[in-house]
Amino acid sequence: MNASRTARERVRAELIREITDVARRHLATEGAAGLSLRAVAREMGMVSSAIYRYFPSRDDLLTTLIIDGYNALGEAVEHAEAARARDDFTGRWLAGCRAVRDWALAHPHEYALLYGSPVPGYAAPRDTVAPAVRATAVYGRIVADAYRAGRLAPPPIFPPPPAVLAKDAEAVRAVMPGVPDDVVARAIVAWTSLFGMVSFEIFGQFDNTITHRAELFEHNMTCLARLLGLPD
Amino acid sequence: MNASRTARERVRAELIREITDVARRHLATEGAAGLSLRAVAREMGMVSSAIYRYFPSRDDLLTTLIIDGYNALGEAVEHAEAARARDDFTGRWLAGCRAVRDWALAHPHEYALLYGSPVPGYAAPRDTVAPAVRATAVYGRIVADAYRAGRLAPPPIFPPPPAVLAKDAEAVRAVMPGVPDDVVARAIVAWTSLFGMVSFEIFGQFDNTITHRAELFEHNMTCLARLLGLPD
DNA sequence: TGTACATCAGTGAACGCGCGTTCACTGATGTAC
DNA sequence: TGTACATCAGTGAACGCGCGTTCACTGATGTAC
Repeated sequence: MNASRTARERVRAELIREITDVARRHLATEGAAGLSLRAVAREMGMVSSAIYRYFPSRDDLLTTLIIDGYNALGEAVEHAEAARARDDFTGRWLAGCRAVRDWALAHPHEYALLYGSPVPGYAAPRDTVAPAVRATAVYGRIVADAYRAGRLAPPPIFPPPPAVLAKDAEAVRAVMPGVPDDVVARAIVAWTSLFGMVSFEIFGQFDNTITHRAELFEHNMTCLARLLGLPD
Repeated sequence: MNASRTARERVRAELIREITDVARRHLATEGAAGLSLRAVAREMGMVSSAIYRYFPSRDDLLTTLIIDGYNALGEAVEHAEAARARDDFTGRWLAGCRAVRDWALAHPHEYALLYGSPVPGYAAPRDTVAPAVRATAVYGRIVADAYRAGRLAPPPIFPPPPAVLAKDAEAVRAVMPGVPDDVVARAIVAWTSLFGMVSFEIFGQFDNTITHRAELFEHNMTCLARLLGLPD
């Protein structure tokens, strides 16, 4: 009855997991545009049409990969950040940054899927929004916590943001409650810079130039911490 | 003789230009992975094999597009920067930043080709290296000029770079002669941040969050100028 | 100036491949009485 | 506990498509004497 129904459903869930695993591996060798249902089916020893019992279309498989990717990255960031003392704000920031970089290095094609060029012809559905925010939310909490604790003292060398940005700052404050506009603006600089740095490394912009990438990353993230106003 | 030879060659050059133009337009609708020689030939009213008179393979066409892209971006940055007074270092930096963003907004798929996820199965040949450096070289000149003029005073809030980065700094100094290591390191932060910012905007990371993108960009680039140590 | 030859552009057919998706079907697994 | 029926997983063939690249070819355009 219920037990047997769940038995069937368990097999089903297991197969869905296996399909996404194979697809993820294909992503890593062929890229998002080259991800093919037929190739996945072939590797699973299934006929290509059998995949349609589990995913209604190729785009749905892609969506699942994207959601899984955001969740994996978010989880990695959450774990790394959680291991630091709550009042070690700089440590929390650096741990989060390293988690992003490490995850990207370990899963370059998934990173490309999330933060690289959009896949042509694919439009991400709403389901991807919530997982996408996970990593950002961790980051926002660090900034907000530091600010609330009075440990965030942005150096006065940075100009105040123009008034027109107040609306956008309001939206960003969803993950960063209670933080003033100028800090929000600088938080965006730091956050985008982190991904700029990781993307340059993952996408090959540092090839033939930068060799000590971990050290450069560490240094840059420390500079960004100062820009944010985090303590030494 | 020579006149007629150049006549034929002129037609040839014109056709090469036309093919790349069509290819560029296809890039903008299908993305790099979807760029197809057959589609280009079709649009040109040619049979697909005729393209091979002009490009030995699809990858060569891609390479041409990449080189053209880097050159177009480099030229845009050069022009924008050249329009500023030589001693207006902050203005030169901001003009260069805006040129990058404007070009990327006008040519999002070409930008993706240059700074987005690598095209699977495509390896960029050496010919792309020199054009790729063009925009960076402009930027390096600004930093070096400002430093030489004594107008670059990095605020002391940033930590010194670790010694191990000296070798990499040496390589970067090829476009930034005479600049000390700590400034080189921060220059890399600013440069990667610029592209992080542009990539976030072009690749859709700001969707549903940031609406005043030009203003945010302006503010962030100004913050980065301060991080570099450029004057107000 | 005219003729014989070489070069080049473009054709059309073919090779061999892969793709997403649909559909009627066979069996096996579960459900209800 | 046994039987009739419903649900679901997976098959295999097919549709219609597009791709990069090769190759022998026809004509036109240029070159050399």
